[in-house]
Amino acid sequence: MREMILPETGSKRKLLDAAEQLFAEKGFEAVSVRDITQLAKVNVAAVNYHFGSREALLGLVMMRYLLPVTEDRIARLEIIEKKRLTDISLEETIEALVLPLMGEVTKSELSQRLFHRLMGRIFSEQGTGLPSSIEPQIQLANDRFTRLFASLLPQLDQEELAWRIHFLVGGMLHILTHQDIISRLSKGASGSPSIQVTVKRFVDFAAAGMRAGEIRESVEIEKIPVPESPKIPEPVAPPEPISPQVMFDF
Amino acid sequence: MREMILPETGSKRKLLDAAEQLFAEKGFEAVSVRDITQLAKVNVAAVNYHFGSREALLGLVMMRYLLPVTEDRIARLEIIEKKRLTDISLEETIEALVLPLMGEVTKSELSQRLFHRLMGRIFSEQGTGLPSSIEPQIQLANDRFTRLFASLLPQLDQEELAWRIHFLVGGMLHILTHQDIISRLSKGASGSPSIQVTVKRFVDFAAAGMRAGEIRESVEIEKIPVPESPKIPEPVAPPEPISPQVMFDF
DNA sequence: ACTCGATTGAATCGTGCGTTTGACATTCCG
DNA sequence: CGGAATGTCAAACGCACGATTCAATCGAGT
Repeated sequence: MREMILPETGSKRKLLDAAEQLFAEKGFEAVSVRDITQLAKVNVAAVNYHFGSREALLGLVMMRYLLPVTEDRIARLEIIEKKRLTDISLEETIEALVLPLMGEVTKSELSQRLFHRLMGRIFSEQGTGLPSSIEPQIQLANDRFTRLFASLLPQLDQEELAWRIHFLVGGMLHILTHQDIISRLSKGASGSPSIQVTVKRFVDFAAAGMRAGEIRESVEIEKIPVPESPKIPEPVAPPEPISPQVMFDF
Repeated sequence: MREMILPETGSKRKLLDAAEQLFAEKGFEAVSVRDITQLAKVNVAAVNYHFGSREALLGLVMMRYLLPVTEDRIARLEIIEKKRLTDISLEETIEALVLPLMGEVTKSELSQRLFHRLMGRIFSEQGTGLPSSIEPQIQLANDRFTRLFASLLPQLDQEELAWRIHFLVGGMLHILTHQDIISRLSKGASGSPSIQVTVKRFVDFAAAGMRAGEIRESVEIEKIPVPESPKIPEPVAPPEPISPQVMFDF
C-alpha cells in the first residue's frame, strides 16, 4: 500500500508533491488541476491519466499524510497501553494524539509550515470535505484513544467525555490551521517557535481541561463553583447516560 | 449602519437571507451567485445590481452576524468589568466570549444549526478568508477580552496567555463548525441538545485549561508534574517576555 | 529493428461561473 | 402627462474549470 503512494513514475510523484504543496497553501477547493500540472511542469492530462480524477489525486495526497500519522499514533498508544493504568498520565496520552500530527521534523521550515496547514485542513474538512473510506484504520485508532481517555477519566460519563474530546480536538486543529496567525507569538527573539514547546503548552492546557471539575483535595479555591453570568437560566445536565456509539473527527 | 444591513427592498433582503442560508449549508466558496438567486427566486443580475459583486454580498452577510455578536460581547464585558476584579470569574468571562456566538435563540432549530455553522465558518475562514476592514470594532473587543484574561490570570506571561486563548478559540470554533458531528451525543432522549448545557461544558473545560498549572493548595495530586513521553527532548520555554502586539481570530 | 504498451502533449469539449448589457416594467414627482 | 429614477429580466459575455480525445513519443522485450 505504501509503495502505491510513495515513489512512482516521476510525473506521478511530481503531481503528488505539487498538489500537496498547493493544497497546503490554498486549501483543497481553491486548487485547480491546471494549477497543479503547471507547478509540476507536466501536461494537464497527466492528472486524469495517472489518478483518474482530481478528486482521486486529492484523496491520495491525504492518504500520504493520514496513514503515517495514524501509524505513529498507534505506535505511541502501544507503548502507553503496556503500562499499568495508574502509571499512565493524561498528558502523555494527549501527546500521543497530538505529536504525530506535528511530526516530519526533518522537513524544512517552510514545508513544515505547509505540512501543518495541510494537516489541519485534512482533519477539519474531513467531515465536511471529500474522501470517504479512509476511515477504517483511523476510526480504529480513534476508538482506542477514546477508550483510554475513558479509563483515565473514570469520573466522566460517556457524554461529558465525548464533549471534552471534542473541545480538545478543536484546539488541536486550531493550532495546525492557524499556526501562522500565532507564529508571531513564539518566534520573538529565539528564532524557531519550537514545536515541542507549543505541544507542551497545548498538552498542559488540554489535560487541565479534561480534568476539569476533578475533586481537589483543598478547599482554598472558593471561586470555582461558578457565579452564574446574568441572563442564562442554566438547566441541569440531562440524567440519562446515553449515546452508545460515537464518531470523532480526530 | 444597521439599517443599511437589515430591511431593504425585498429582493435585497431575500438575497441576503438566501445567501446566509446557503453559506451556512455549504460554505462560502461552494455557493454560486446562481445558487443564491435561484433560492431567493430573483434574477441573477440582482446580486450585482444590489451589491456590486458576489464578494460584497458575502461581506454583508458576515456583517449581519459579526456586528450583533460583537455588540453582545461588549455588552457582557461592560457588565463584568463593572465588578471588582476579585469578583470576576474566569468562567463568566469565557461565557461572555462564547455565548454571543450561540445567540439568536429565537430562531428555529434548523436555522439555528445553520446559524452556528455559518458563525464557525466566518470565524475560522476569517484569517484565510475574505473580507478585511470588518476588523476595527471586533479588534477592539478582542483586545478588551485579552486584557481581562490577563488580569484574571496574572501568573501567565503574555506569550503563554496568548497560546491559551488560541487553544480556547480553537475549541469554541470547533463546537460551531462541527456541531452536527457531535449533536448526536447530546440529543439522546431529552430532545434538544440545549445550547446552555453545551456552553457550560465548554466553559468549564476551557476555564480549567486556562488555569492549568495554577498552584493548588493540596499536595495530593502527585501525577501532575508530567512523566515525559518517550522520544521528546522537551526544551524549556524561552525566557524572554516578548510579543508586544498580538492579533487574534476570536 | 520492430513492436507494443505506457506515457506525454496539444487541442478541444461541455459546463458553470461572475458579471455585463440593454430592453422592459414600475414608481414617483414636476 | 412626461421623464427620471429605480428595479427587474432574459440573454449573452468571457473565462476557468475538469475531463477527454487522439496523435506523437518513448522504452523495454523480443
